[in-house]
Amino acid sequence: MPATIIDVAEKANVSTATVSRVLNQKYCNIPISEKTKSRVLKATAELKYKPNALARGLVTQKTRTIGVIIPEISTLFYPEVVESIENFARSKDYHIILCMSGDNSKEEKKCLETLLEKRVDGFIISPAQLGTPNNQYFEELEEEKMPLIFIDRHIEKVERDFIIIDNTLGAYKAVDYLINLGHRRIGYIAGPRNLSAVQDRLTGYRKALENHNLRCEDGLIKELSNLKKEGGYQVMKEFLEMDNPPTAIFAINDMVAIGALKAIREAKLKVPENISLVGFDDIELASFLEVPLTTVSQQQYRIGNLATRILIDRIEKKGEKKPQKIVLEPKLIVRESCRALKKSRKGELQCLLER
Amino acid sequence: MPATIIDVAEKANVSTATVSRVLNQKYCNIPISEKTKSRVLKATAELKYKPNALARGLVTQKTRTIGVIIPEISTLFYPEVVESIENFARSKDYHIILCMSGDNSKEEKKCLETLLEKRVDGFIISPAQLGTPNNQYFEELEEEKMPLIFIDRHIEKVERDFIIIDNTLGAYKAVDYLINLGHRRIGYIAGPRNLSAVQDRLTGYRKALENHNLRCEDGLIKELSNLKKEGGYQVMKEFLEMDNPPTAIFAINDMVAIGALKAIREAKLKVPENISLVGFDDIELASFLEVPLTTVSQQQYRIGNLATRILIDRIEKKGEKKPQKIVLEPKLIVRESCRALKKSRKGELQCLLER
DNA sequence: TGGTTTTATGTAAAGGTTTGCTATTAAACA
DNA sequence: TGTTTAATAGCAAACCTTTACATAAAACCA
Repeated sequence: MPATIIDVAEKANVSTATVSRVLNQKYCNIPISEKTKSRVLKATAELKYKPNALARGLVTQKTRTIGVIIPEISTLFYPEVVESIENFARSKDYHIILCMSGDNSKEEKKCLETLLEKRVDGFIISPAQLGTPNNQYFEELEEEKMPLIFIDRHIEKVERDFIIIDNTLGAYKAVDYLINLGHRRIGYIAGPRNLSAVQDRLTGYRKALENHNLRCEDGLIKELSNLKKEGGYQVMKEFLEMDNPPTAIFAINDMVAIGALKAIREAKLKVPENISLVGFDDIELASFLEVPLTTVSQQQYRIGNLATRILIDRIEKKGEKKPQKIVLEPKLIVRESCRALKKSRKGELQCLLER
Repeated sequence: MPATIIDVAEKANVSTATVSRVLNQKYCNIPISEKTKSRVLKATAELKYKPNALARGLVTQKTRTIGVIIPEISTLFYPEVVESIENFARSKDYHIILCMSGDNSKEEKKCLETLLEKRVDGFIISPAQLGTPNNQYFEELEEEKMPLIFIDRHIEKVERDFIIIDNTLGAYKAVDYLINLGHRRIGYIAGPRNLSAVQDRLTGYRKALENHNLRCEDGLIKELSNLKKEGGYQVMKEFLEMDNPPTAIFAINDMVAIGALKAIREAKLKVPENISLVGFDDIELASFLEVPLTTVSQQQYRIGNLATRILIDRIEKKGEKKPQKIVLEPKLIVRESCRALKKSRKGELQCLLER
């Protein structure tokens, strides 16, 4: 139904090759006379001709389309990442096909396969961590020289581009900060242990304690089965019921911290007066909570932007040959949710809890 | 480089037609002997053959791809909508290309054009409201019978499918609720007037007042240039500086309400004791704030799911001929941010402010 | 003026499928 | 046994571009 290049060629009385050249002139530099050029342009406009990207892709072997696979868009962090990916991609005349794996490897593999059928030029993937990982699949893509960059998470054994933040360092900074404020009993609300970010942050937590010659008590680490605020709420309640509750909490992310905050509020305690609290992510809302939240920033926009830039360079064969392994440095954003531990604090908290 | 159907045909010693039939058997019902079928399947697996969707699309005139154009994904509301679109689409073997217009008609038009070149099967659009609207363009798409459904916002003069919520009713419900609690001076923190949702909610606000024979004071309506929390904070401060500040606030959305909440908190006032507050959207966080927020729910998941269903039916030529105009009923979610106005309230607030 | 280079355009192959039509074979039937 | 029908499978056109190669005309040079 829509006009084809043949229609345009007939109308302008030239060959299809000429039409194609006029339309792609910016890219090639074959000379065309002004006369034919304007004839072609006129015909194109009159027929409202739109090149068929499928046919073009078939011959050029390029689709100017990037496959983006993430666990889900509705959890914070990803919207910003995807927005910066899309914005940068579009500025370079690329589009993104967005797929969600639900953090499930099986779904992820399906996504990979259908996107491969659609002949995307490359992938940006935040790999799923539930189920059997698709390592083998990623390696096959490597052999086929399909450009691919991991974001936020990466797979140890797969030698490909990735860009993540240093989760260990982020957690270290947070916990070190708390220790320097005088806290000794620091609770850690962790996430599911199969997530690498969770593991790494645990390492950072431990390192910080070690560095200050503090013992890491198992009772102060509580694992969540997901990263949602409801879990933070629940676990914080458990902390508060302990005989000797922690004086500070490091939460695996800001949403969990928000859940914890609710539990603390309900116990008639205050942040930071009674308990210090640090989150992770620096979501937009963090500064607008009842207590502006001290947290660790992940630089979502930077990640999306940089990843897309690297990927497109790969696609267009510019830049480095070797896999680029980028580890961004997380920043501790100090707001008002932490306070130095007073000498008397321990007793004071105890007393408040007993009321 | 990747194997083609010809490679498979040679390896299995059959024609390409046969290979194609084996692979698409579910859709057609031409009989194929078990023997050849298994030969073909074996060859397909050995060569890791993946059909080229470009070539297929070229002949079938279908890409199983939907173009999704929204203002931006990083503002709340859209992540949930996009997630439900993607999930439903993928369950039907469709993919989505996600584009952001930045709420700018010019960019939106560019998106439309390139997606048209990519031959998407249909569009889901939340149309931009900045700049000259693309009405004409949408009408051209209509003539070409390109399936399209508007979500969240729609364009009056364009006769196409849409699915929105009744913003007027939503605002009405919120304000009516406040009036019934005894409030008479109700502030409205509005958004930019060029957004239809903002206009509609203003209408709802006015209607509710009228219905109770209350006068609509201009001084109680303050316009924001965007829908962000910073604006809510700023404007709420202005309200609190008035000689006779409102006793209740209806905010254009939850983020703005969160901003307002901060301003109220900083003025040492309390919600709902001193001021009642209602938001709009029911974002995930609303129930986890220091004061669980009473708000109006938009049913994001429902919108995305339904829109995609309708669009795919259109693409596959099922269902209604006439444009479907769906207006969802918003729900008032009552939490704890509002309280009945006591007789003495006015004086009390005044006194608090004077401290 | 004849030969060479430059400029402008056309021809046709290639890219990888699907599918209407045709051809072959085998089975069923009379 | 001859004919019809059903079951399989192949042929080749069509989908719409891009681009290497060929060609023709014009411009240049000696």
